[in-house]
This record gives sequence, structure tokens and C-alpha cells, in this order.
Amino acid sequence: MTDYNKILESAGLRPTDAREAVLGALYRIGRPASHGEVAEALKGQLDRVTIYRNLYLLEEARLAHKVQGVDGKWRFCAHDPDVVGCPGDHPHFLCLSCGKMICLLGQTLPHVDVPDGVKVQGKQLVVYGLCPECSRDRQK
Amino acid sequence: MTDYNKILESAGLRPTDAREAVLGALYRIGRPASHGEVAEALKGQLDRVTIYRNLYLLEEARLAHKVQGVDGKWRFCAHDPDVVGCPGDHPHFLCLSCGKMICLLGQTLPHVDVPDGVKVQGKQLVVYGLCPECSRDRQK
DNA sequence: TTCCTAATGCAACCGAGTTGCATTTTGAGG
DNA sequence: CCTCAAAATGCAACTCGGTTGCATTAGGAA
Repeated sequence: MTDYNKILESAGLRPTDAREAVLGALYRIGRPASHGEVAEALKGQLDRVTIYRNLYLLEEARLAHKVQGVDGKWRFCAHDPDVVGCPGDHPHFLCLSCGKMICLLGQTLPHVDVPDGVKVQGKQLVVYGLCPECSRDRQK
Repeated sequence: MTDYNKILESAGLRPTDAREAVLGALYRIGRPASHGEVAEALKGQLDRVTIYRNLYLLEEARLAHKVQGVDGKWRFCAHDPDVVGCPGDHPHFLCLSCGKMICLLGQTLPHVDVPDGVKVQGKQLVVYGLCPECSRDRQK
């Protein structure tokens, strides 16, 4: 079992039970997970607000990156602690039917020209549609 | 004054006062506008629900395209009636401070490889940060 | 052990978007 | 110019993801 507390401490975060649980849930899910998915994985053992705050904290501490799907929900994806740089710099796919999001690794986001004076803080490329499972279910 | 009713009819939509007002507001704003921006432009002359429904209808009728900003709000942008094809196929910039979104014309969305079996229905590339005005204001 | 700070839980709130339904408007047919 | 069914609108209530304020609890340095 991975020592999540070590990871939390090395990122400058106080290792608490809640924090450990949230980070563990993200690792276990293994793809960008919404607050709801994390809450479900933790079976109500934590308050919703605590989950929200810790997801936000993990992202601030660069232990996870976040992407928003076209359903308006933010999803958080835990980084492999050995990965260097911002691992969120790739497109994501969102299934509109089941709500699962997956990272499209191995591809990078294109450079985008912006008007003079614009200060870019980030960008995200979201592809949406039906995942293989949901696509198959629809045809039946 | 443009004849919005003509445009509506040619798109197969019944030309009503509300429809004309919403389409006119989108043209006047000239950039992707959220429901709130449209409502403000119309100064409460229409019910919020009517605006929502007509924005959705305009998009279905291909008179506008919609993009979602990282603030979770959908924004609708009226097409020039003479433009052919889907005019939403370009990146968008969202100012996190004032909430204004602008189309980054002249650039196209990259091709994205997706896993086998995935059915793509659309994609969007959103760049976010501070627009020139807000960027300037922050420095003061 | 003490004590201050950070973290958590709880309740209430916010705002974008949606739904159901009664009322009004539209326009085709007479 | 009427009639009438279908479409559009307005209103109220609701859903749900996310946020805020505040009292309580846990963490960890002295």
C-alpha cells in the first residue's frame, strides 16, 4: 500500500485522515474523477465540503490537475508522484452518457495565438461523445 | 436593421418576438454570450426560461454555436447568416475576471486521437486567463 | 501537557440550469 | 375575418454542483 502521507508531506500538506482518503480515492479511480465520484468511492465517510476543499488543495499542491467537462463538473486526476512537470497538458475525453472522463495521453495541447495583452493562465481541450461501452449500449 | 425574422424562418423556426429579441441580442453582443449576458441585454423583457429555451433552439437550428467556459456557463454565439459550415470550430478565450469570452478566429481545432470505439460528438478548446482590460486593471 | 493554528463538519446559502403546467400567441384552414 | 389545435411563453418550484460562515475538533510545535 502506497504511503499517501509521505506524498502529502513532500508536497507541503499536513497529512490528515481526510486528505489521505481523498488522495487514495483519486489514485484508485485512476482517471479524472468528479467530486461525486470521489464521494461515492468514500461512501460518505467524509463531509462533502471536506472533499471539495481537499480536492482543491491537492490541485494547488500540484498533486492533481483538474479539468472541467462540458457537463460543468470539475474532475480531478492524481498525478503519479514521480511524474515531473504539469501532467494535465493533454486533451481529455468526456462520455456524455456515463460521465466518465479519460486522459488522452501522448498528445499535447496545441499552441494558441491570443490577442495582444491577453494573459493566459491555462487551457483545456475537451472531446466529448460516447465511450465504447455507452456507444455499444445505444445500438442495442 | 437586419430582418431577424427572415433568418429565423429560413432556419425553420417560427419567428416570434422573443426569438427575434434573443437572436438580435446575440448579434449585437457580437461574441459568445452567456444566458446572463443575454438577459441583461434584454433588460428583463423576457422570462429567463424563455431565453434558455430559445438559446437552445437557435443552437439546434444552427444559427448559433455554444461553448462552455471553465466557469461552467454556456455561451452562445450567433453565426453570420452567410457563413457556411460550423463556425464554432475554433478555440475560445475566457476572461476569468470579467467573464467575457471571445472567439479566436483563424485557428482551427487540432485533430485528436481517441481510443477505439469512442464516438466523438464534439470538442472544444478553451484558453482562459485575463483579457487586456482586466490584466491592466490588476497591475494598478 | 499546553495552546495556537489548521482542518473538519454542519447548516445554510448561491446561482445556473431544468421541469411541469397553465396561459397566451401563432398561423393554417375554413 | 373567425376557429382551433399546436407551439411558445411565463411562472413557480425544483435540482444540483459548488461555496461560505462558523462552531468544534485534531495536529504538532513549544
